[in-house]
This record gives sequence, structure tokens and C-alpha cells, in this order.
Amino acid sequence: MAASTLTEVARLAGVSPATASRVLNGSARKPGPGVSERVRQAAETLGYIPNAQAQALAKSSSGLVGLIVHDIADPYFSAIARGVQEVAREQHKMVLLATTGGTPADEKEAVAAFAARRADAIVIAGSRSRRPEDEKGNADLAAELDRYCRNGGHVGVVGQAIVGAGALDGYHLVEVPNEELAMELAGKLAASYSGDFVIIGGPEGLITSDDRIRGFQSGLAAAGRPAAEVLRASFNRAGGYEAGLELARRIQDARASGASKEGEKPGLCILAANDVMAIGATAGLRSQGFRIPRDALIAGFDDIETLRDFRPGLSTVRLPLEEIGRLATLSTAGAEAPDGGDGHDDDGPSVTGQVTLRRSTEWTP
Amino acid sequence: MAASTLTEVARLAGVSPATASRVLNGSARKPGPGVSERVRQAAETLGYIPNAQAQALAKSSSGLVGLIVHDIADPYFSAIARGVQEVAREQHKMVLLATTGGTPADEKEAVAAFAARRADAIVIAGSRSRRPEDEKGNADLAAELDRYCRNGGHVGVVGQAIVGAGALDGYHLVEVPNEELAMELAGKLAASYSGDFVIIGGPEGLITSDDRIRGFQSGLAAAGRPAAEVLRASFNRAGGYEAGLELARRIQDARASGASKEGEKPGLCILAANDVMAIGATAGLRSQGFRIPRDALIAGFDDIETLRDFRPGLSTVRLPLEEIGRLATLSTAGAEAPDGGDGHDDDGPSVTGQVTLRRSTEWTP
DNA sequence: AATTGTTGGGAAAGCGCATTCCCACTGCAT
DNA sequence: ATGCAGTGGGAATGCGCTTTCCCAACAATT
Repeated sequence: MAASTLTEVARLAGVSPATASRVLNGSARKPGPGVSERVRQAAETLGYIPNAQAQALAKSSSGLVGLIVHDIADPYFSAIARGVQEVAREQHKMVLLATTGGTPADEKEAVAAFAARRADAIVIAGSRSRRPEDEKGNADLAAELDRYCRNGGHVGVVGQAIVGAGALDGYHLVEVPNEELAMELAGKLAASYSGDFVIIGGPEGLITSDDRIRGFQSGLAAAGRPAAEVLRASFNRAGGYEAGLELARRIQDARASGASKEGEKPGLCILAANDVMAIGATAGLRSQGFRIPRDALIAGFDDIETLRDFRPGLSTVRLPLEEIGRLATLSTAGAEAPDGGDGHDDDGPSVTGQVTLRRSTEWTP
Repeated sequence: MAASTLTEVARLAGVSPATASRVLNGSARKPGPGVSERVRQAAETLGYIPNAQAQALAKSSSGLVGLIVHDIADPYFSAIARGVQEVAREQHKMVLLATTGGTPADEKEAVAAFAARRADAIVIAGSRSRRPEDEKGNADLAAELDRYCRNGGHVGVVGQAIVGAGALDGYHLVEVPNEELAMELAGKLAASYSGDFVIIGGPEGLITSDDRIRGFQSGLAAAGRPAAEVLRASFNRAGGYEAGLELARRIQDARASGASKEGEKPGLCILAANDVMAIGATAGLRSQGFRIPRDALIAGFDDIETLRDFRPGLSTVRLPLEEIGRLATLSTAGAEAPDGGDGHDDDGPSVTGQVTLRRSTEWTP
């Protein structure tokens, strides 16, 4: 038994398919009450479900919004996804999910797939990369997105503009002031802690990571501190863990050489480029017997919800992730904010975060 | 500029649409090499992207798999989602996401939407409910799913069968032995801890929660312990937190009345129905000055990845969430396992978990 | 009473593609 | 030379729906 069609409903109701379509789906023309009732009845008894594919084909609008993330199980992305999903729901759309691990080639493919499905909008979350080996991939991705935009698509971009994309309408950027917030965080920490800083960042070229690192450094510089060393690792918990092990080794060395003493003051303050790296680093340090904040201070970035109960409380920058997802999706919805401006998309909505200091950076001599 | 169509490509290549279709999409008939090359060229220069909607309409198979979760930002669901996504990717399908908060009415709607999009499969994760107020909703959901199945759809169900669904082919259950594992966990804890137990569960009627609670109780009973009291709260961090506050109050009372003394032994062992509730409860207890495991032991369920670095390490039951998502999706893929059986779907694949004891339940007198 | 709107409904033309026929042509055996 | 299977390509139909256009019936206007 195949699903029943509009035509069958129409036949059962004794009307034309056109009329059935008008009553069952929101049309401008409302047929008379008697006819409407008959059609609705027929649809009910047949268990009619409109074929969204056919509808999309006929009116060329699919009610789909595509979402591209690195990894849906990463709490950073799942929080954004929740926001996207919410807005989609409000707008009676469905979200199509693609996870790419951050590989531009995969992202390009995802965009193509979304374009093939004629998604009304694409939200692309997750950091772009500037690594030389990604250059080709980025160019391809940009080209694919440009094409999508030229064909009337809207893309909501989280964080930073697409590398190499044209200045097309259709792009809507939700800016996240990573650098400024990182600077603020570093500044606040520098005010209360006088020791060394070290930064744990993602691979070089990952824009979000680089922005935050740059912010950390400016914050330190503004406070009259020397630039911090930057440890590179993968932008996740595992990367943080490795970096944590490396730092544990250094603290041990410093103590062995008498440059620092246990219990005196924390050997260093670690600035991690995101929360999960910070947690990973903490785990790495702990595995070597070090404790936070006794032996080292540490701060993260994002304020991941699931991690807020972590002990000691992780100092971080709270980012309204869900809101970011919402805004990115809303911005694609066509309803341009009526700001009396140049007509151009005025850089889209922008969000801000909030430096949040907790126990992990509290040092009481 | 609208996206170019197959017909345009065909015209540019000087062939018929039929031929163009044959070369650009996998058809049984392969046109000659010269023609193929011309068509491919034309497609390239035009930036042709096939219209998936039209393709789906023409061959009635959409390449879509629908995923229903309560909340994509919940690490339990996002882990499953990752598994689903992986398999979908392997099979060159896309996943359509719907979040419902667990409301049967919303889930029914999601199923209808998936059916409308002619999704090849639906994976429904997230606990069903038996609450009386959900009865109507469940029946509707079951009816919708049944209809979807009868129309040839496949649905992968995580955890427990759909309440009220018919015994149709098309349903594929990935069983999770919640009760057995909960029993095992409770048993192991009862072996090393002689005090009182209390259970923090989700709302009554939530099947996953109820199964686990039942398992806890059997485990205690098997160890010769009295049944534990069950505190009901919402099945998330907030619910756990509230329950934690309540338990803090009780511990305080017990101490005030001299029934228990600080530092003597943990006042009780808390069995939470999932990890996030356990974390919430821990936070609640801590907010009142209590510490784990000094003042109370606590265990969770799921072994959420993000929570593994939590201190003290949370005793829990490790569930292969990602694998569960994978299996649920794979089971819908039509390739029935060739088990020499009754031809029926042999209960589908099943997974198991692993009791994992950590510091949160370690009591050293 | 004749004309002009106005309304409610149907017929038909796509939307972009897959696919089933059908036809012209080749190479081979007869 | 005639018949045949085999091959590469096109014409046409249909997937299920929306929408424009058209037509009949009726009410409202001078």
C-alpha cells in the first residue's frame, strides 16, 4: 500500500485535484465550506500525507535548512544545533544535518548536497581554517557556497566569514568577538596572577583558535606581560590532554631544577582555546598528580553547559551558543532587519560573551 | 539565476535529457564515451546540481533518514546522533533532525513530517513514556509510525518498543538492557557499601527511567537490601539538582537528630537514573556544603563522554551510545541479517553496557 | 433587461528528473 | 541480399503537486 495521493483524495471527495490542493495546503484561494469539509474528510479517511518532495518541486521551496558542524557530539556544536533547531521549528522547517570534521572538502560536499535538496538556508557553524593544505578545499567550498548564494540561497555563518567567499548578498555573518573576549579574559587573569602564562591552542590556521590566541596575547601585552608560549594540539579534549601531559612534564622539570617549589604558588596559568581542551589539559595534569588550582591555574572558553558543574569551576568566557545558532538561522530567513542603513545586510546580528571567573583560576597564596 | 537543469545541460551537450540523465546519474545503461564526455563537460560549465527533490519524486527514494531525539544538546542524544550520522554518511544519505522534548504529540508530528519527505528510514531515540496523560499521544504516535511502516518505511527504535505499535515488519529494535545493567550496578555497590540507598529517577512512566529503577531495586533485593526510596524529578540536570537539594536537607536532618554523624560514613548512596541527573544531584549537595563521596556516594548511568573527567569520577554504567545510534540506523537499511531463523527480524541487534565503578562510590572508612 | 464584476470550481501546464518504450543503425550469420 | 540480435540514442510518459488560466454561475450595477 503506497501512500495515497492528492488525486485520490480529490477523487474520493468528488472534486478536482486543484481544489483539493487549495483546501489541504495553504492557498490564497479558499474554496467554499461545503467542499472544504468534504475534502478534509476524504483526506482523513485516506490518511493522506502530502508528498513534501512534490510540493517542493512544484513551488521550489523545500522547507529545509541545512546545518553543517564539525561533530554533533561536541557540546559546542550541539548547543548551536539546539538553537538552529528551535528556530527551524518555529518556522515550520526541518533541519538537515551534516557533520564534516572540519574538512573543507567534506563541507563543500555537504553544501552541494544541501543545494541539491534545495535547502532554503544553510547554517555553517564551526571554525574555518587558513591552513595552507586547506587552501584548495576552502576555495572549492567558497565557490560552492557562492554558487548556492547566487541561486538565491541564504547562508548563515557562525564566527567568521568564509575564506575566499565573494561579497554576495545571501551571506549572513553572526560575529563572535573571540579576540576581544580572549583579551578581556587574559587581562583579568593578569590582574590577579603574576606568574607565567602558557596558551594551549588548536592547530595553527584554525581561525577561531587563532583569534582567541591573538586575543590572549594582546590581553597579556596590555597588562605589561610578555607574550605567552603557545602549545598546539588538536582542538578537542584529546589535544588538551596531551598538552596537559606536556605541561606536567615542564612543571616537574621546573621543580626538579629548583626554579619553582611545590606549594609555593601555581607554576603557571594555562589559557586554553576552548573548554574541552581545558578539561583535557586538567585531566592530563591530574594524571601526573598535579592539582588545579594549586599547581596550575587554567581557563577555557565557551562555557559549555555540561561542564559547568566541573570542579574546580572552570574560568571561561560564556558564549551564548544557543542564541548564536538561533541568530544564524534567523538571519537567513529573509526578513532583513529594518535598520535605516545602506540596504546591505549590515553585518548581521552580533553577540557578545561574558568573562566568567571561577575557582580554576583562583589563587590564594 | 536559477540553478541549471538537466534539460539545459542536455541542450548544451546536444543530446536528449534522457541521455544526460543516464550519464550524470548512475543508470544501468552507459552511453558511449564520446557522448558521456560532452555531457559531463556541459554539466561542469553550467555548474549543474541535480535536483534531489525531483530525483526523489521520480524514483521515490529520498536518501533521507529522520532522527527523532528529545534534545540534541543533551549529550546522551548527541552521542547517538553521531552514530546515526556516521552510518548515514557511509550510505550516502542525509539525516533530518527533529527534537521533540519527548512529547508524543511532537514526535507524531515529526514522524508525519519525515513521512511527508519520504524518508527512507526513521530512527527514534529517546525514551517512550507510559504516563496516562501521554496515552492519547502515544496511540497517535504509534498509529503514525504504523502507517509509515505499512507504506514501506523502516523505523529503528532505540531502547524499548513503541508503546501500542503493531507487530509490523519495519520496526527494528535496538535493545538496551537497562534493567539488567542497573541491577548489576546496584548489586556491586551493595557489596561494598552497607548503608542506605536512595534512587533519583525521572518522572514516573518514563520507560528508560522506570526500567533502571526497577533494576536498581532488584539488585538491592538480590543483595538482601530493603527497597530504596525513589525520588522523582525531571530527567535532566535540573531535576537532579533539585533532588540533590532535597537529599541535602535529609542528611542535615539526620545529623541534627543524631542519627548520623559527620565524618563517620556516608549517609547514603544515591543511584541516579542517568549521569546528568547524578551531576545535578552532586551540584545540589555541594551547594549545601556536602561532599562526594565523603557525605554521600553517588552513581549515574550512561557514562556520558563529556562527564568522564568529572571529579570525583562518577560511577556509572557505560553505554555504547554511538554504537547504539549506528546499529539503530543500520538495522533500518534493509539488509536483514541472514540469520537462519524464523524470517522475522530476530529482535534486531542488541548491545550491552558495562558497570564502571569510580571514585564517587568509593568509601574508605 | 443587458452589462459588468465577482466568485467557486475545473482543465491543463509545468516543476526536474527517471524510465519505459521505440526507432535507427550496426555487425553477424544465413 | 535478407534476416536477426544487439546497441546507442531519443520521444514520451509519469512521479505528486501547485498555479495560472479559463469558464460557468451568480449578484450587482446603470
